[in-house]
Amino acid sequence: MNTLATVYDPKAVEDKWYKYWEGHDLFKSTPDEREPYTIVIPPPNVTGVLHMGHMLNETIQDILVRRARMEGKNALWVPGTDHASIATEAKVVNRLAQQGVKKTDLTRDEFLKHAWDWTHEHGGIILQQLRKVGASCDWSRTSFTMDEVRSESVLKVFVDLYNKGLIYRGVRMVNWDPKALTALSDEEVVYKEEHSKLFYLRYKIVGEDGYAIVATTRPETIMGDTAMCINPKDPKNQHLRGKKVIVPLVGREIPVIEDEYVDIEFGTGCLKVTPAHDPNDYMLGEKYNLQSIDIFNDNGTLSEAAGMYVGMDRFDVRKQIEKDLEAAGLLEKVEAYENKVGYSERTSVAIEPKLSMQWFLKMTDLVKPALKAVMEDDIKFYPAKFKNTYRHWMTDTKDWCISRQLWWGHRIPAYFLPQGGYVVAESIEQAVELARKKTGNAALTAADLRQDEDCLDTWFSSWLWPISLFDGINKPGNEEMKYYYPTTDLVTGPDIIFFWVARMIIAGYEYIGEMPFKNVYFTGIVRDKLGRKMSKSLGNSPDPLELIDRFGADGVRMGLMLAAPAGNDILYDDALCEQGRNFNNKIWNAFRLVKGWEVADIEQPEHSRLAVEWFQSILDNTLAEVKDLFSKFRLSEALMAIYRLFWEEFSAWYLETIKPAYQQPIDKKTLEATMGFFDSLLRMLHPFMPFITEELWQNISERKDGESIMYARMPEAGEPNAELLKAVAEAKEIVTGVRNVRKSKNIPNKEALSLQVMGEFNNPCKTIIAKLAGLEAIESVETKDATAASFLVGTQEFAVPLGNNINVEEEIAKLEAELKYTQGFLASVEKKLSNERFVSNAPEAVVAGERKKQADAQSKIATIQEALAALKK
RNA sequence: GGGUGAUUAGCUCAGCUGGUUCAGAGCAUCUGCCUUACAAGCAGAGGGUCGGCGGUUCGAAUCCGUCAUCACCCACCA
Repeated sequence: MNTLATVYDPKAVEDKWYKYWEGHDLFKSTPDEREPYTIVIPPPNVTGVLHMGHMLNETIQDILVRRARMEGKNALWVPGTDHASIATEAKVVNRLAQQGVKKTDLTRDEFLKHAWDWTHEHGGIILQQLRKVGASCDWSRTSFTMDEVRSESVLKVFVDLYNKGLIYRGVRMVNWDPKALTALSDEEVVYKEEHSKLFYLRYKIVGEDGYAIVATTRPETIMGDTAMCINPKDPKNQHLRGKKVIVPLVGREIPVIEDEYVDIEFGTGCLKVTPAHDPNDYMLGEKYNLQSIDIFNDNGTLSEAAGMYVGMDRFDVRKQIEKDLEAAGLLEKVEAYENKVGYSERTSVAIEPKLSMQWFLKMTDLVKPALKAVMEDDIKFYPAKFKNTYRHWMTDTKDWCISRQLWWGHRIPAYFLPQGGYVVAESIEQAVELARKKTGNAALTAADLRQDEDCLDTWFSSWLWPISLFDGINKPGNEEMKYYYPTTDLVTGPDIIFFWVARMIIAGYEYIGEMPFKNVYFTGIVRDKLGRKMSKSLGNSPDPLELIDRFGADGVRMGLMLAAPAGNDILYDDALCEQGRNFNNKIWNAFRLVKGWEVADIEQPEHSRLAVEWFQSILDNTLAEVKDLFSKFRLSEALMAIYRLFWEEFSAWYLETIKPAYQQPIDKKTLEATMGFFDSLLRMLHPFMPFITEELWQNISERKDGESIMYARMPEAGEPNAELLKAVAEAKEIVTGVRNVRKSKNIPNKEALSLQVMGEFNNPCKTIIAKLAGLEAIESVETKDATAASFLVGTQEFAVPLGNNINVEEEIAKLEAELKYTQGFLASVEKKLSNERFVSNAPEAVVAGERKKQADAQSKIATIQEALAALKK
């Protein structure tokens, strides 16, 4: 009777519809008179591949943008990728190394050629993968942080900030990555708790026999010691005042200085000062004008300046020097010690604090409007708890180290002059011009200038993303900027709140004078079901594409969304996707059922008429609920509401009610209403499950080429019929009551029963009850059959006559248990009501509620007692 | 060392400014069904003294205090 398979096969439809959408330009957006809705993608690394975090994040964005589209907005989702300076460079360096080529053997241009090759080879993979997910991005706008428009924007902004005096160059203690050989920003350093050792070293006091003992975790830095520091208030170290001590093994005499910075309680209260290799020591060095000896090479090996262990790796030296100190009798003791060590976020090697010349952006003033916007909810965070995190960071923001000693990135547009000094300009031509002006030497040419070798931090381009995507830096106030900016929602992980979110807000206010987005939705982290982060080494990270292959894109999308309230980590389990897949199958089969009916010119049965009216009401309710949930970004709850609407209300109750008997036709009115409901349900589901909904929507009726559910309007909620909803709720309870009787007595569904109602029965849904419970009659009676099984709904008793199938003992026991329970309940209500303070203090409505409970309980008790009396006769 | 958030059925979570529901959902579990849309299913059922203690209140999962456990963020104690 119908040709659809009994199991839904996503593979057969997903690619088809994606091509259809793309082929008909359905993702495209250009400014028009409609209200805009805009999302810019958090650009994934250009050479990255899709992981579960992306899967979650992109699904959420797609849901939002698809829903907006169906609300009639001009919805745009701009895709793109990030050049990911340090990460990509590291990958290229690795590949070259495998081919036996060292980066240092190549010129900058040669290296960049390799990097671009790599980018073209691997770039775009992730964009293809996004299509499998169903992402409705406007691909014609695909951008890259290093494409022409974005690069120009970056240079322009750098020059502008420099001219405003916000960018400066200077020697500072920075986080040095000895593997990538570059400086990092503070945000790129990850601290890890570690079991290490605390070494107590003996520094001989000059002119005395004794030693001063210094506790340190880094004995390999003693070659850089240029002072020892004590706290002037430390009673136990007073004897060291004004003395000199000798650095162990090194033999150098260094002064003992005094500063209250030193913690008296830590170790012995003596601190070794190594200004070149510790931020605090650097501070002391500046304060007391100490010599600074940089004992490390850039790659973390010991330099000539160390004078010992030259060329050895810092960690090897630590092991070796322990032995050597021991042998020289200069090691007092070694204790186990817990401390935190900073690691490079990208290369995972221990950071080395290093003095070096870098470019910085002053943050103090830039941060102010950005902080205000979030604290005052001009920009809303979901969930709001991240406002605290944001405020914390934004109130004490250190200057941003924006230079990196890398080649893959935007090269810093600073040009050094032959006679010293430099100019900052957007192009070499401008630089020459500036240089001539600055030096008064009109003969200067480009060849005389030497551009800074460093490139910019990746985030220095991504912070402009919502602006640069619309070319708002190069062409301020252009049409697209006016229309799309500020964008609407940003969806991202809380791990990049400082790296990216905060800085975009800063750039937005600095360059456009306006927020970059109105709402930020923070997703959680996808973990495995044991709560562990997904990682390659644990092998607990499923490949999203493989999951899509197994469960269908819609199934995976739904699985993730079911478990993902904003900001909550999601514990991934295949069972989630299974649930998603099962739901797809449910929808598919409901469609098969409806599609298989024959229509006939027959009267609409009463139960169908009622069911149609009832389902319309519950649909209206859910539409309103879902709309509200979306406005609060409670997407998983919205999905759950639709899920239950479809499965429980529509499939289990509505369809079962209107379903004609086997091979019987359905009336036209009911069928049309049902198709209408199906259409509405598909629309509600489409943002979550785009493929199956398109497939079925196209099947509901003939569609024109290019027509799509993507642009079908989201139904508006009407006014529900509250009374009917209540009546059906009661009807369901009665049906369940009868089904329970059937089950406990083992009465098959086919065997018709009749139902007796004690007293008047006003529920309008008798026909529905009769159909669903398999009843041939419902009658009001004064006294029920002696051999009936009874149950209560509310305060009313219902009975199913069973002939001699009844077990009187059992019935009595059941009723007595219920009686006892109800009496207990009544007692507690009455206790409350007899408390005068409750009656006088509680609001009237609450007291009235309690009175109602009391009356209901009393009437219920009476009903039960009558029933018992009848049974015991 | 600071800060933030969490602790509600076996699991994942709702429960808004205390009271119309003697605590809700999904999944899982148990029981009975291969009933001609769907066993990736149908019908039914069980399951929590809302982390502990104390307080405010006529009344607290909901407010306050405290303790415990967990998670995350920030911080230059070598």
